[in-house]
Amino acid sequence: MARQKEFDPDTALARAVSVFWRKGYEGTSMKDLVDEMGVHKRSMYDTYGDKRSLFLKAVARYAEHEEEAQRDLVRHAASPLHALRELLGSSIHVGADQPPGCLMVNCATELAPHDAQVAARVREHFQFAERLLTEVIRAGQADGTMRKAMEPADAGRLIFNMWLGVRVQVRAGVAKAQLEHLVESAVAWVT
Amino acid sequence: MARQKEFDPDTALARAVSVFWRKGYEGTSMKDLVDEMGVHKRSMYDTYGDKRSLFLKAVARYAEHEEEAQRDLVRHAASPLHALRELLGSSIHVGADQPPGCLMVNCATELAPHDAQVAARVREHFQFAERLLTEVIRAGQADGTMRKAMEPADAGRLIFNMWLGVRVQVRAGVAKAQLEHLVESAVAWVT
DNA sequence: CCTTTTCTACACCGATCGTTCTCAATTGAA
DNA sequence: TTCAATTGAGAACGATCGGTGTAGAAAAGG
Repeated sequence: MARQKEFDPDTALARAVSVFWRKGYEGTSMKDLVDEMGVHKRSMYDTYGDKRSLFLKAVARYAEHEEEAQRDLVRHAASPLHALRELLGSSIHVGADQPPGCLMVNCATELAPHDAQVAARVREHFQFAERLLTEVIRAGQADGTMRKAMEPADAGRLIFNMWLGVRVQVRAGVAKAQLEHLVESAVAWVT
Repeated sequence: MARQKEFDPDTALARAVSVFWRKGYEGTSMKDLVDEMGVHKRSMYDTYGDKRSLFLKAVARYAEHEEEAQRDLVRHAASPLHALRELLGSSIHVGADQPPGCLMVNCATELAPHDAQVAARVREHFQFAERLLTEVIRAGQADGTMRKAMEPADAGRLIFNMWLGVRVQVRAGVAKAQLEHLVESAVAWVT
């Protein structure tokens, strides 16, 4: 039929995620995307549509990957307690290649109030993490490593809410040691 | 000397706060500001400097007012427990005139990673609230209404972190009732 | 080979960006 | 009253914004 693409759409989309994550939606120009994705402007419009469409695809990719990573982390954790610690810690100990904070939290603060579609995806992502944490705590209570002073659902909501706070503080540049201590306090509270 | 201003610089600055709070820094154009502040473009540059300078002044005004309001709220609260509840609740129960969420949290996610000046002010504001909460908890432990299971400083950090989470969720459009329940769980935990 | 499709490259679109300039009107101090 | 200063209204600046139109190169199927 015809010529094939000279770039991998998913790899390029991963680069777009990184750009939006660092600079935000309004702070990112199409030129920024072209430069960092290594894809020609015309090919971008042909492949992803306009800026907003590309952003939504980037957000979807981020959310899916993040949710899968969280699920895997819990699955392979040595125990519910380890899972809890590692989930919260994953927002603090990020590689130098990864921007600080969380793209979904950035979406919540920048776009959610005036973009229903983004807001809905953000809340879906939040609910996913909340439920995952609830399950982890339920398992921890079952194996006796966590206190049963609170309903798993309530504790899950509380811990998830703290996780959001951690992501904000990471983005704000608060010292890692301080946040590690914070996470330890949170973990100590459920045990 | 000369003619006097026909607008109140502080009132106009308060309007600028509202605009930046709703739309973010990059999402706000000078036209937006002119329209909503009711001040001529030329007068804006003469009075506040360029966009970034105006933004910094707006952030400073917001932070100062917010900190004063929090201090007053604690001062006039019926008890440390009431103070705690009202502080967290103040992020949930906002008037229709006030944008959802918190300008400083928005600053943290949008600008802090690449604007050291903003980041510093954000962390200062965060520390203020953290210390205020610590004092409230210390007082609550002293009068016997709060458990002494944790150091006031640690509990303060934990509660403050949850407060950040609440502000993110408010911005994301999570239902008020859910957040009220969350705050009640947090309060119940320290008592 | 030829045809057909889709790629990349690049110029170009009108609109808007932040910012500055001009200019007349207005005001308070000398 | 005269002068100096600063206001508000609006035009205009170059740069960049998001988005397209055009054209030729490249690659697959026949």
